[in-house]
Amino acid sequence: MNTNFDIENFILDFSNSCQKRQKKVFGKNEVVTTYIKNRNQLCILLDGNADLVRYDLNGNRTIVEHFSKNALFGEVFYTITTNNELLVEAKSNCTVLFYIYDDIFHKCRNNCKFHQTLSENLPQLILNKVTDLNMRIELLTKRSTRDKLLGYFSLLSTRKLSASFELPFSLTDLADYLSVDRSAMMRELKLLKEDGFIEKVGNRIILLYK
Amino acid sequence: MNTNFDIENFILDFSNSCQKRQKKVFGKNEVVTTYIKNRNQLCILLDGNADLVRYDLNGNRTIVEHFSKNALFGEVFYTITTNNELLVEAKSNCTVLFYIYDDIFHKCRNNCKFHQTLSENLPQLILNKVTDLNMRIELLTKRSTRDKLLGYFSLLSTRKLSASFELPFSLTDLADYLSVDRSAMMRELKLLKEDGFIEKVGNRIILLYK
DNA sequence: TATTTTCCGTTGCAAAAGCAACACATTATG
DNA sequence: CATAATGTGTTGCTTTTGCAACGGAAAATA
Repeated sequence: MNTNFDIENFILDFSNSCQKRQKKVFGKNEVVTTYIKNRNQLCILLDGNADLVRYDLNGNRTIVEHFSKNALFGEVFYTITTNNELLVEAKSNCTVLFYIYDDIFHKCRNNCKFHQTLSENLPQLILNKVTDLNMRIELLTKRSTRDKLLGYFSLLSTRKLSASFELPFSLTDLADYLSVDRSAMMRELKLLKEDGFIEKVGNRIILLYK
Repeated sequence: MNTNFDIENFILDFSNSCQKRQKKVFGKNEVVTTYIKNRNQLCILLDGNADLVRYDLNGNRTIVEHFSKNALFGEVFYTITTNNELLVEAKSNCTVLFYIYDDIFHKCRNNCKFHQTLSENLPQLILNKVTDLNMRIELLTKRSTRDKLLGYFSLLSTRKLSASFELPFSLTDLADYLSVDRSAMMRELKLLKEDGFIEKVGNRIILLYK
């Protein structure tokens, strides 16, 4: 978009150089962190996949965000208002850096380059997050399950620059991500196939329209 | 939350001091800006109210965001993927500052303090935007119209620190904001009254539960 | 490899939400 | 002030979605 800071190389270069952070490894299904008010926590996912999940009072599970390599997350991006639990769950083995957000703007003892570079590039990183969230909002504001599915597929297709792509979710999780009932989503998926909008081979979707 | 930069005083102090920006005034219902790819535009709403509105192919109108005093907006926060039109519409008289995002990180000719302060505080400002968007996502992921309404009311109530508050929208616009059908929303609103969850006097809602 | 757990695919039925239409109130505007 | 435009409130009907339940496939685990 703009000054395209290369977070991947940056992290490779500096991920071992700074004192003021913790690096931890998680196995599949482990809880990476819980969003707790005023924790002031910012995390970077160095490797793996994880979901930010909310459980509401009716027992509904929602995948609020899906994180892959280099994603930023943490309670610092969230105003905790409700009593809903917000957890980050590892979907595969994950390596995660933990920071206290305010620390990023203070020099650390070693005056380390990691901190300096991170704080310089933070606006860009957070901006990327904003654009992700806006895409998510665009999906969620679609009125029907069909439009949500097609919108999501078209997004994945654009990202991969191909009409054919793998779903990063199980179908159960996809329903929780689109915030719809799983069986209703399965029904709609069947109709999309019957109506010639998509083909589905295992975990792979092929978009047939436009 | 963190270093709580006071954007209001900052803007008061500096809004007239910088060359590299445009300041414009808009009347009600005028189009403030259109989101166009690579425009690299960041705007600050100095005064008034405005909505970011999307019209989709089915003719549905969605209020994507609602902006009030001191809000940040602009295409720089958005990856334009679809063909949907994204417009910012003034809901009252508005005063708006326009920037090119990349310029904010370059010193302007006068080496002005506005720029300097803005770029220092930009992470915080964008972070505030992230938390807003996350709240919006929390609303949109609620499964029923009832939960969306109650969630939104509870949000307004928390902000005003009072069980009684004014809606910043007409009911028609509220439906477009919650992404539900207006008549269905009206029906649910009636049920909420009948079930003793809320009272409604003109534009004012009183939350009666909890 | 046997067994448990998770996921997929499906269905009947109930509930919720959308659509279309209308009357009336309120607010802008010539 | 008269008239137009917009917003509110309501309803009957249709469509979509959610819920609950189940059998079988696939994957994880002992």
